[in-house]
Amino acid sequence: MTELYEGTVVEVARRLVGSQLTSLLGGVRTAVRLTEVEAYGGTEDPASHAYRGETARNRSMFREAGTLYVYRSYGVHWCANVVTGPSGVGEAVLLRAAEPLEGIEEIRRRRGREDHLLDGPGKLCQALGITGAQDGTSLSSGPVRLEPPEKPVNVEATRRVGITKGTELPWRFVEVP
DNA sequence: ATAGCGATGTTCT
DNA sequence: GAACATCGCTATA
Repeated sequence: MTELYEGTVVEVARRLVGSQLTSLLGGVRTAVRLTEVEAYGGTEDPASHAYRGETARNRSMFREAGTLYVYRSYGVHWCANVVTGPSGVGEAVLLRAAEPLEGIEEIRRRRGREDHLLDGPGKLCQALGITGAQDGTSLSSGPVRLEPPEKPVNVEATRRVGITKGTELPWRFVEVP
């Protein structure tokens, strides 16, 4: 556990913009830099998977900070979260978009196209090869790892997208030039 | 550029 | 049965 996960889920979410996410899967290493994330908070946030308590799907969301939470979206895509709260709380940051740093050829191959490689949570998982098999693994010692930003980043807070409840909260954080 | 729509696992009513 | 933290294809402009 590093200082990267200290503070509330909203504070951590803002801090994660500009951080580096790497995966070592299928013998191939890929690395990206996060540019868009969203905070989802425990029992007070109606849009959060943790809002109604622990289930088979979201149980890794209730683990300790630094755990990877992966779920299937619309029965089709995988989406990845960084768990931030203490064990038992259920707070996590959804990883929504990034820019490629390393292994872009492998990313293009996994995505099956040349553009729009990392501009969405399902795309980001497909690009890094993340699936439910990595759910619950450690972001410090597992196949998918997270490292703090190397340089300061300008971040703007906006409303979260793609949800119908809790839309008023400015818990989406995007990098701005 | 924007709109509509199908795919489909898990959760909820 | 319906909703959902999505995506890519197709159609229309």
